[in-house]
Amino acid sequence: MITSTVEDYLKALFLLDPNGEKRIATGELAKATNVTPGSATAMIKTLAEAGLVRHRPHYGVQLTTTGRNLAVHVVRRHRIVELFLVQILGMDWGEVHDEAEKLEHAVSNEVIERMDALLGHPTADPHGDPIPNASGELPRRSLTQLSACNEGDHVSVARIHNQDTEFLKFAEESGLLLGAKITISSKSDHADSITLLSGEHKVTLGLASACRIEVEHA
Amino acid sequence: MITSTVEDYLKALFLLDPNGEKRIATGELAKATNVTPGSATAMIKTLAEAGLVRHRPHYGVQLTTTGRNLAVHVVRRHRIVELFLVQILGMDWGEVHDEAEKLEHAVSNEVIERMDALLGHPTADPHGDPIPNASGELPRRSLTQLSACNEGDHVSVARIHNQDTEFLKFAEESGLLLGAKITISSKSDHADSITLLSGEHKVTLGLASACRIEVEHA
DNA sequence: GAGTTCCTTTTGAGTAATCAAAAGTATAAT
DNA sequence: ATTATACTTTTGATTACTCAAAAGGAACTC
Repeated sequence: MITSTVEDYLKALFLLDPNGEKRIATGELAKATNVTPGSATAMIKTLAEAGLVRHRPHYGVQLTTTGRNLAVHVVRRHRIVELFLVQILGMDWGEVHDEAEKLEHAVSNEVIERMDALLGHPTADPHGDPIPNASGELPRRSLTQLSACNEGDHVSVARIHNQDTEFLKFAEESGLLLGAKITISSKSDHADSITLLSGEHKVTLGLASACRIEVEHA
Repeated sequence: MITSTVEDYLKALFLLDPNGEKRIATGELAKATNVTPGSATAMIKTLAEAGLVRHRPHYGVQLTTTGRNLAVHVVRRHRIVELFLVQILGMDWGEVHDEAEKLEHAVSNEVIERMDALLGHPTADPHGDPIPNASGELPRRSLTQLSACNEGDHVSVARIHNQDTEFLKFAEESGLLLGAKITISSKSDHADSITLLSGEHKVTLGLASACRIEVEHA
């Protein structure tokens, strides 16, 4: 049986490499799942025996097709639940991540499909993360990292990779909600920062943070 | 930390004795939680050490105030989730029990309170089971077992104790939905059965089943 | 090519739960 | 009062995880 722990490891592998092109180091997986490296090694062995990952010692680990398929459905459940919590229950986008982290292992397919229908078959969650469809396909959008934008660009906020409650609160207060139309007013690689206008807000971000925000050109 | 297994045992004890007046036998608890008697004994020991139950070997077990309080909130979560699945997601009342069985351990207080508000602070779930309020108090209704009704009584269906999907399907098809107005057309203690009229349906039930249906006198 | 460093794996031990089967206790029956 | 029955408890083993710390492997430096 697939335990919720196994689901968490699979999900972590998927999020570390959504396209299945890299090999993931044990330590990387351990960090993503908040366990010690030894625990990750043990779990990798279990996953490999179950045919959910491929593993070569001291080299790396990668999801198999079966593993990826399971993972993508965990992600689907997570993101639909998140959107549901925001749209139907009116929760704050900053607090739904942790909640969804638990619910993703408890909701049945039936419930997810009903939520999906109620929400109108959405393609992105409250942070702009794409929601895989029932067959496990990810919708594709061509987004740009905010950090890669140039002075004068007019773009709209499409995705925020940081799940940290505090960062999301800051983003909200700075008018960087999903869909917000912004203009890049200046960018300096030397100062490692980018300044933008969002409505009447003038915000300056370090490029490290700007990397975690993706935008869509108008 | 209170694991979901512990929650299940506490809930079982609460449901076996909602008023905290009986002592529960180990075997009874084992049956209710679907484990072997030995497992129940082991868990009782754990619960007693955590101060959640009182236990005297070979005598019986009973929830403490702390234990009962935890249990009643698990029941609250379960019933609100059930009602939510039926009312908001449009699921069938026969299939929500198993779903809620998993979700009751995963939903936070925050989510429950939001569901509760969305549902208009309901006092009963889709089977007529009372929903404890946020302080853990059970709403009181004076209901009668259908098996105790007499020929000619006009009553309405208020609660169905059987969580079995098949039985609920049968009840639904027989017009025994919550709130349905029925008339007792005959009752025979010898034949161990009761016959009633629900709209155009004429239904005969064994008294064993009739015990599990509670009604309200008009 | 030897050494150092960094990462991974192994080892040993612990927790929370489970079961099957042996051993023990209380009640009821003769 | 002894015995039988019925239930409860104990025992020993298993599963699915976890961690800390020891041991091992790969790669970079000099």
